[in-house]
This record gives sequence, C-alpha cells and structure tokens, in this order.
Amino acid sequence: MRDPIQHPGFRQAVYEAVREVLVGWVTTYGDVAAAVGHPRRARHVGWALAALDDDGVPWHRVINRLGSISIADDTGRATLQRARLEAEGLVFDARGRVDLARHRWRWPDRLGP
DNA sequence: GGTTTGACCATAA
DNA sequence: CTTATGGCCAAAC
Repeated sequence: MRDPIQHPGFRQAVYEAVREVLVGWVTTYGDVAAAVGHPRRARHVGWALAALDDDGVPWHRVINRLGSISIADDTGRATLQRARLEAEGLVFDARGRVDLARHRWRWPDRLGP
C-alpha cells in the first residue's frame, strides 16, 4: 500500500471516528489522526473533512488543539461551526476557545488490557 | 513537474 | 505570550 492517505480507507476511517463523537463533545485534528492510526497526519484529517459531503458526519465537533476553530471564514463555515457547537452547549471564551480539558472526546482504548 | 499552500501539531528558544 | 523549525502530504498553482 503506497498511498495510505489517498486510499479510501483513510477518509472513511476519519468519518467513522468523527461520527462517534457525541453531542456536547469535541475532538482535535491530531486526536482523530491518532485514532485512525496516523498520528502525524492531522493536516489530512482537515483535508478529509474539507472534502466532506455527508451530513451524517458531525465535522463541526473537530477543532484544533487550542480549542479554537481553524477554518477560514470565507464561506461562512466557521460561523456555522461555532453556531452549531454553541447550540450543543459548548461555551467559547473571550479568545474564542472552548474548554478542551472538559469537553475533549476520548475514544475507547482498543489496545487491549 | 517544481513550488506554494493549508480545516494541523510538537518542540524549542 | 511569540517566533522559528520541522514534520506531513494532497491540491492548487
């Protein structure tokens, strides 16, 4: 397998992982990358989400490691993301950040006992 | 086909 | 806190 990113499995895995994040929780690009087995490829998580065309994936629950929104607001997507998160109970502070320590999603450990 | 850009991140100074 | 550096690699130019 020479193109692990281009391979359909990567994006698919990203979407499935993000789908697991419940209302009221958020996660980071790096966490999603690690969850699908590619810890250094946070950028590609963002790229995969940018290419999203599926309403079933709660892409708005993915933010950067500072707890802020990483999208340029050219298309109003960042505004939509913040609105959706606030509608789900997330609170943004004066710097536009949420409390990651309290709302960061944790996938179940699958590394065994 | 080389260079730049980008919904990122870790580390160091 | 800010800057700089390096990693990562698909798109866009």
